[in-house]
Amino acid sequence: MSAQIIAIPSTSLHEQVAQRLRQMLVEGDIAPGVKLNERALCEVLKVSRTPLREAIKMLAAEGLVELLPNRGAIALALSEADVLHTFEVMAGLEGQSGELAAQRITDAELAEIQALHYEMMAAYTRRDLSAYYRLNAAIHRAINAAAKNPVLTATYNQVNARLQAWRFRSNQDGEKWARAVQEHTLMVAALEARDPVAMRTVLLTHLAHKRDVVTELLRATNVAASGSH
Amino acid sequence: MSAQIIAIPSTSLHEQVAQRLRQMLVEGDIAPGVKLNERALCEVLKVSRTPLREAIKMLAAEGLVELLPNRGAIALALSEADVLHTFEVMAGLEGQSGELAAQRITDAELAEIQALHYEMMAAYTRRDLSAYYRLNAAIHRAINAAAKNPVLTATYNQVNARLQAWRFRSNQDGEKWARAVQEHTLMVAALEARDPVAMRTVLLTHLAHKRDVVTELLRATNVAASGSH
DNA sequence: ACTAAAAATTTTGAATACAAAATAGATTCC
DNA sequence: GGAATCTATTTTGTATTCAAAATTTTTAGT
Repeated sequence: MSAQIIAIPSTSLHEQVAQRLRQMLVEGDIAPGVKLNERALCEVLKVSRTPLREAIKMLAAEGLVELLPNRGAIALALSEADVLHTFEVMAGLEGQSGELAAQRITDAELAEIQALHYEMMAAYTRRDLSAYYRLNAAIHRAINAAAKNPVLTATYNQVNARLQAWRFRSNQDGEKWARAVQEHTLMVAALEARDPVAMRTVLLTHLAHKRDVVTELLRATNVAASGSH
Repeated sequence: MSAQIIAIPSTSLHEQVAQRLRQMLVEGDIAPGVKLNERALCEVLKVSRTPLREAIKMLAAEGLVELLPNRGAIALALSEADVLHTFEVMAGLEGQSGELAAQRITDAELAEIQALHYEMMAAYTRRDLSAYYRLNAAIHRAINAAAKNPVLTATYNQVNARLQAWRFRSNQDGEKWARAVQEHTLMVAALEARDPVAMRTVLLTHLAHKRDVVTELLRATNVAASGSH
């Protein structure tokens, strides 16, 4: 029992730094295209340059930052074409994930997703965006887990991370929110029916809508940026 | 003109080291499960530990090595389940890639693939395994390029790299080789017809056969390993 | 001879130090 | 005053050094 309480042998520094940087990139603390100044980040994170640089190299391999030779790293800045390409890959991964989930989901996993769905409906009804966001993420994670392919999950998460920064900012309006909720209801139905084709279809639709929200936001941002100087 | 000849501002050391290590891992110079001794690798690659360690961190993010806290890194050692999961993801990626290629391939790209195909047939007829292997890889690269999605290509390559070590070792027998060649003929036909469904089907069949070859090899290796002590 | 504990060595992890490149700033020339 | 060049500073890239953990070897005890 006490073994669970004892502090986990603190993971290595570069791993902690990587996780922290990942969070900063995804949450927009470091905006797309901005340079990662090593000296400054060392101060903020209270580590020396060695583990910081190791972490940056990992993020580069994950595609979250871009390495410029002799010029350090910059936060990933997706063009509209990049976003579309990334969503296209996400569609493939998410479609497959949904298909497999419909085939492999257990009754217990389905019950848990149903429960999360109801919780999410409650959050939606209260217009509690924060709770909605959290539950939405949990449901998608659960669907992914139900597919029972850790390689797929890891690949999905890695590609998805590049879009998270944009999703994080995109607050959809009332109409789109309602549509997203409805799509979620269809997802649960497809899972209950163990219908892979239906699951793929609804997930692709869902993702296409998210893509449109993000591209819209991206265009607005670019227009604002080019207009400001 | 001369600009092309002038030496490219030699890419940073950690990048070179990463590429070299990648090659060593894929070609089996470092066998699966073997520990990467930093001191030894520094001697071989003639670099200090800093760029070496940065390269190892990148390979870890790519999934080619596993980091063990306070114990360094070991070359990726896939279990049979891992291999099956990885091939499942590859199937999704390759299927999508083929579908998109059939939709987006230009006449010039198709002509080049046809040419490569004939070259490959020549290599097969001569039983020139080395040339066959090279041309086979070139064709798959060309199909991927025809899909015109760099994110998909990058994702595909990254996941595929984890399997390359095994593919590299797997010499299929005459019958399987003949079947693979026939599948390639079907691929070209599907591309000529711009038929995404046919393309997906033949690629999935092709990949399933490769999967079987690899799993067979994997089992043989594991039996040999457990029998040797 | 075998096990267990302790010491020595090796190996990894992180910080510092040094070198080279890039950027920013100052100075000169027109 | 402005452009260009030279100098100074900053920043990145690499090597070296120091510390902590893990492994191996040695030694003691039964």
